[in-house]
Amino acid sequence: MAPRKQQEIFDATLWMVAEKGYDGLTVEGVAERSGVNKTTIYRWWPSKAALLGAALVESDVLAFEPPDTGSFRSDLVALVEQVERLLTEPPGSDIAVAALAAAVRHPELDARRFFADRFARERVVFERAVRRGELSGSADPLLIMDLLAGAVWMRTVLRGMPLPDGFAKKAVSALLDTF
Amino acid sequence: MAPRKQQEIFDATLWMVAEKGYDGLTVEGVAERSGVNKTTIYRWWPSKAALLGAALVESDVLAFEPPDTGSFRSDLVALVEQVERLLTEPPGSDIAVAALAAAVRHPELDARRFFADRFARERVVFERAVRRGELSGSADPLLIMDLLAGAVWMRTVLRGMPLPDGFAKKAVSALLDTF
Amino acid sequence: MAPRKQQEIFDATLWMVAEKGYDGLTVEGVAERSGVNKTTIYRWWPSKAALLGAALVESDVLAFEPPDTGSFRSDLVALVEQVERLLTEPPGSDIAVAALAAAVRHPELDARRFFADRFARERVVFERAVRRGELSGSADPLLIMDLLAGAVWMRTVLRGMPLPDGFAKKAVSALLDTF
Amino acid sequence: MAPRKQQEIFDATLWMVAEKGYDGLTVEGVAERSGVNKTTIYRWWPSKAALLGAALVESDVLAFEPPDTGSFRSDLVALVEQVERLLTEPPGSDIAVAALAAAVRHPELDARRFFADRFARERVVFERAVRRGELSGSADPLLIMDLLAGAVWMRTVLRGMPLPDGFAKKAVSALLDTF
DNA sequence: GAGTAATCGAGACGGTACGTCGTGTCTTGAT
DNA sequence: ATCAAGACACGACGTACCGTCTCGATTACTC
Repeated sequence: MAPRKQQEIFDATLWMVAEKGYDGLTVEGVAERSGVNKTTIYRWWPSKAALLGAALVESDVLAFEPPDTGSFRSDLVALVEQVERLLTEPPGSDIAVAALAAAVRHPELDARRFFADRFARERVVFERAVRRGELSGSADPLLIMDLLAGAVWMRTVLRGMPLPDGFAKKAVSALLDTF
Repeated sequence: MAPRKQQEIFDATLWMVAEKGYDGLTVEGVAERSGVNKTTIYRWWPSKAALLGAALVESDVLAFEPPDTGSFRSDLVALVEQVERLLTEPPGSDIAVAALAAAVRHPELDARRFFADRFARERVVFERAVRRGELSGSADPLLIMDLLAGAVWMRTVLRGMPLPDGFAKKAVSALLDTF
Repeated sequence: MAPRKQQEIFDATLWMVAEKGYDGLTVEGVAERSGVNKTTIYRWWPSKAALLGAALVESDVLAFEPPDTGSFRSDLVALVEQVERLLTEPPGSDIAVAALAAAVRHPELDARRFFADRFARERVVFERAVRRGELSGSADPLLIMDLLAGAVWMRTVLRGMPLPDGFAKKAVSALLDTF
Repeated sequence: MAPRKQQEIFDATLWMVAEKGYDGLTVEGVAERSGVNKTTIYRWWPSKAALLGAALVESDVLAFEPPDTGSFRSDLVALVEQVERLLTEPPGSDIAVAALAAAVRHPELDARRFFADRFARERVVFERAVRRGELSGSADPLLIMDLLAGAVWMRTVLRGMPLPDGFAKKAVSALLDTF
């Protein structure tokens, strides 16, 4: 089941969070902007966070296609670059940063689901690498992704610093090569 | 200059973020709990974020001592474990997670300063390692810390997953050893 | 359109002006006393003055019936006595005095309307007198009412003095008889 | 005893009540405008109303010289015209209207004193008239003044109407001549 | 094509907190 | 002795959204 103007509602939601941040996102605003009554929104989503969560999942702002470049190393670089893009290029970045930072305090927003989905698709890169013999079967893909993606989050979102050129390559190299 | 009951105000503030999260933190609540009038708080801090920022700086929840175990590897493990502790052990963790997640959305809160301070102190571990010949002078300490600390943030805060035993050791190993 | 508890709101409003005067009348107080939320009051009336104005119009504190005693002189005396009563007998007097004094400062409250309404009804006394030949058609009813009613206002409200017995009769006599 | 900058304080008070009305008059504003600390004002006058009262008494806005034209009738006309001027000509009118209307709810403002002072000086007109044989000794001067001055108040302040030309003369005539 | 659910718009409402303004009190230190 | 400076508790302001509710009015599916 879905409200008749679901698409308009999601659009308004994403536009609003991108424009004014998570705190500036209001159900009332979304209702007005999407030509829907506030009640209708509450009929379908229990909270602002849930609404945003649904909008994010349904939207393609966070869409993501795992790379398949032929080599494990360059696949990894591509993965990191995708995270970079997500966190830095507007409007996706505003949405991602605002929404996911907010997710911390709002389990309903279900950041978990987003990250789990994403990891499920990133995983194939590792499976291919194992199949190709580029990676030991005992390697821990989740750990590797946490290290790499986490580095991008740290640098951009938490430290609020710009990413230097070649960050992805350097990060992957720090992992795969010996110091 | 400082309000007469600054300490009570800060205590109430930190207690309240820990208890109810950043969104549940209200100036009115802090005022009531600290036996101070709302106006007094507004006289000194322009916003909720600024108040929390000041309370954090003044508190020791985020205090941190860089390890010196004798070897680079175990220093790194210790550093990671400190991040783990910060993000998982109450009551600090509630405050840290709430505050830092909030900081992302509120520049006035200035998460940058916290992370910069922290890195300045983490850096000595790398300098010692270089001096001891355990680490090449061309290594990038900031990148390494971003990878390691970022992994902890990813796993605990963003993925909302518990940290497995030996996470710190595994993370450091993934970095320092070849796959 | 009207709020569901309009009557309670008006009652609370009038009670509060009578009790504490115009300055002591607060929207918050009215809200509490009428079991309504503050926002509801603001939804319907833009200001304290507007609220009081509406409450007055709806109430019968200021209600008034023109006398018809048979003679012009005693009609006039009766009119003056009605003004006396309005300005001195509780609880109406508290409301009337507070409200009308407030009206002077707050055009939205529109004292003009009250006085114009009242005069329109007082006028019939003069018309009857002219018809009966007791009063010249060239007499100025508004001026006469201003002199008489104004005297009561002066004495009671502005001078803050009690009205002596027979005040109405003396005032009318001062007007109609030669010195 | 008097504060050192009493004159500045009174000036600021009168200017402010003329400019913004009684409600817009604030002790804080007066303090700022007169270059005095709020505390100083409270040291000398217990309330806003008392301050305004003192300022009015001390000022010459309400100053008043009883006429002495030679005849009772024209003295009366002159008296009424003085009331007219007080209530209609700025800036005195703003002050008078705002302040005296406010006096209703604020006995401390002591409108009584103002009216009593004024009447004491108006009285001489009546005494002269009695001495000259123009007025019976049994006439009630207070009643006459209440009728005349009250009419001006009614018309201008309460009815909010402009005074027609010759109002004073007509009012006096209504009183002194038979209909 | 009519009947019956599901869905919706409109908007009033109680409620919490906001951030601001003015009140009147108080303490400290300077003149 | 008088004052400026300014912190403070307090009460109220008027506003913004929250999430809930009732009431018709539309839809749109089903028979």
